[in-house]
Amino acid sequence: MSVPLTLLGLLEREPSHGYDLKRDYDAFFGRGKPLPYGQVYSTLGRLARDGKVVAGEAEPGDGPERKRYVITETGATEFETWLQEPVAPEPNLQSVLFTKVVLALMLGRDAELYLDTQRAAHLRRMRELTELRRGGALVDSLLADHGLFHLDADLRWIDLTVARLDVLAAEVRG
Amino acid sequence: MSVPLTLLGLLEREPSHGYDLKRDYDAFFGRGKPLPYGQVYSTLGRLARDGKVVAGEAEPGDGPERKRYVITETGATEFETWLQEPVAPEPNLQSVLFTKVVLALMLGRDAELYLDTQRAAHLRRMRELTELRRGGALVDSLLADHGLFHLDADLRWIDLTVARLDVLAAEVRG
DNA sequence: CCCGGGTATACACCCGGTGTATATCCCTGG
DNA sequence: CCAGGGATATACACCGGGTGTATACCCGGG
Repeated sequence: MSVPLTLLGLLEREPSHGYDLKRDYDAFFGRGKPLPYGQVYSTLGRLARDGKVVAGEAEPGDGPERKRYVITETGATEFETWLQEPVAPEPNLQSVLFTKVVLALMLGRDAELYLDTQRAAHLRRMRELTELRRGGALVDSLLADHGLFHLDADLRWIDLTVARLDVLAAEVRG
Repeated sequence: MSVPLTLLGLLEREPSHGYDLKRDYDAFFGRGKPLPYGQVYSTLGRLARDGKVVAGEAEPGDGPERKRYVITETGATEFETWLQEPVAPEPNLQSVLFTKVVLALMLGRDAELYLDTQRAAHLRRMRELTELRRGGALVDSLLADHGLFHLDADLRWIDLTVARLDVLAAEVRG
């Protein structure tokens, strides 16, 4: 999810080290998908190469040596503009669901059967997220709601598509 | 959108060449994001390396030489299993919107202002898609609906989040 | 005759993602 | 007292995906 910019944001709070950045990232944005160490340091390397952060000398710390990364002016302004500008809303109209349905129709497979199993998988996940939603922190609840809304959007699309499968099949063959 | 599997699917229809595959892909799944040539041939190269397709010898065609790619047994079965199994529904609870809101709160920026501009961008895009939806082909209409449903999901989430910004701010600081 | 446009492929490069190796310190147990 | 495991901290190698550019061939028009 745009790891470089997020790390810049964390460095905007205060200078930090790769290891701590990974910890902070996981705490705030990880949500079951922790940031791999490899990615942390390669990303920091690119940010340093592009002059968005500067790496201090290796310092002896509480344990092995560590490098302190500080955000630069250019890094700060880049982060600020990114933060302010809105995300491009659904720019490229593509979805795996759509791809699979079209391919299924193209090859004479049972597209409706596929959509039915997909709907079942969605409903299963919605029950999971509804469960997660109850448990405690607002952050988790908000993320669960985000997922639930989008799953609901998919379900609406699935129903719509099932209702028009025959027309769509004709159009794909045509 | 899982280019390798989609190319396998197109080859399941009939053997073809890289150039024609790119054309077919764009016609059915491109939708304003055409598949770059570079990706076509590197993907075909990996598929050939992994024994999912076999590349014929270079043949003189209508113009320069061309290679004919044929799907193999293993390629066909892999495609079939992919086509049948449902897409993982919202597996990793992360979104750029959420990231930006949390970062904005963390750094004392005006998160509500950001969400307002984001909502405006979404509404603008919804008008565009509603326009696209009217125009002709069912394929376009279905993709527009998919986008519209998901934009609507985002809007619901934005409203929900705005209503709870103060609580969220406290949780992020805490 | 050559040159621009369509056909067709190859190559080089970068980013992101994953896994693994390496080095240092601390603490604990036999 | 010291061997070894766990926590801290970074580096490196590799792969797939994505982008841009180069190359080569053919054909038709001015």
